[in-house]
Amino acid sequence: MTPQPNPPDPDPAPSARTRNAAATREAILQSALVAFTQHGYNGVGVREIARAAGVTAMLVNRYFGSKEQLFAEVVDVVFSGSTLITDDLPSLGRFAARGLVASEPRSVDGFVLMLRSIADPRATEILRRAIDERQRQLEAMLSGAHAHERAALFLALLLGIRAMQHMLASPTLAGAGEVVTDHLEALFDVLVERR
Amino acid sequence: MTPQPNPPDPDPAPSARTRNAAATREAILQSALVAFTQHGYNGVGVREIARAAGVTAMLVNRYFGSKEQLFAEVVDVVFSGSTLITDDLPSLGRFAARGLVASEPRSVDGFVLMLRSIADPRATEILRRAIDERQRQLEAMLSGAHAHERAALFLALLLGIRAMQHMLASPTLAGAGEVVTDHLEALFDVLVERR
DNA sequence: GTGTCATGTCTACAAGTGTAGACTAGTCAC
DNA sequence: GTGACTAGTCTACACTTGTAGACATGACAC
Repeated sequence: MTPQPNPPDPDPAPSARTRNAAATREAILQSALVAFTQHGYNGVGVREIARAAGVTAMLVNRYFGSKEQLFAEVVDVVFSGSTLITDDLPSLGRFAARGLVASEPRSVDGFVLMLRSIADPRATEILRRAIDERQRQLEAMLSGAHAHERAALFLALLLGIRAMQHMLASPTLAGAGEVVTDHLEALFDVLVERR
Repeated sequence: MTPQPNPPDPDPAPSARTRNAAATREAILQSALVAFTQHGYNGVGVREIARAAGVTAMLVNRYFGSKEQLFAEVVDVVFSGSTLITDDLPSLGRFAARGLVASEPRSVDGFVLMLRSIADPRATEILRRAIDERQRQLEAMLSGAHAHERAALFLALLLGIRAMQHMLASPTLAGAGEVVTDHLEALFDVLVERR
């Protein structure tokens, strides 16, 4: 006569996926990706991530070792995708400018993830490696004098815009139009065309 | 025979200041200013802030109401000081560029405080008001077309540079020299001189 | 059917959080 | 000296955090 003696479990656990390791791991990763992007490394707990994935908190550590390692894998995944940088040098500035203003708020973006998690030292260490690689990649494209410095400034500009847009929810830059795009392109072009 | 029966108190508590409300309040505020700037709103606890000020955690709430209100007052104080913006329009870009690269890592800066605390929703709400005011002030100076957008982009650039310098500890922009200063000035001038 | 192992859950712990209330003690007026 | 008020402390609570270990359970080979 004890079917569910304890109702304090507000966790429906979809359970559509039963005993599928790969799918479960992927579900946790996706859940973590969204959660970390929205609330930052410190702003979300493993229980919350697990619940959104339909599993228990312990499975997170089982599959990823620790919260920190999970975060590192999330960072890897996010920065594998295209983040506002194209291979075509002449249109680099235009691409970044349009990408910045065109993105809807819901999208997961590497720079937003970065900014939201930048307070925690462990997260920062992981993020530093990711941005370093991004900088090297950009530096190789921006050939010419002071490519190193210009690449760093390019990334700084990307980060700053994202900070104003998502973190501080600037109405000016969040729902931006032609004017902002044009100014942004001008800024990026200073760094791209500089020689 | 019980001079100090309990040595588990690792809190020397300077106590040079005895029963001075104003000085204690100021000490807590300064301690919070440094702590919040270094570790962010979520990265530091009231006990830690209090200990650095030589008092007990409860005094923080006694003087400031709550951690959140303490943070709000810290933000007010920091953004009252000069933060990389001058009243002289022609040298605005030069001033910001030089200020950014000249600052030593130990200094308390409003934009660093902002970036470190940007993850917490309560802190963000407070910071949003601060940056909004800063933007209005800047917008009034940058007269001409699209002053609103140019001001927002100006602040975004400041934030981005600070993010790369302090948070991600970019060696390129942290210990920066003439090259970075020149590029930065060129970027700011795009926003200042644009008409 | 049955054994076996990976997959997933439950309970628990130790640490840390912000804060409330009761308490102690210093300082100033008289 | 002494009373009174304020500056400061102590203990405690309710909560959340990441994680460890023991336990349950589903799926597949034979």
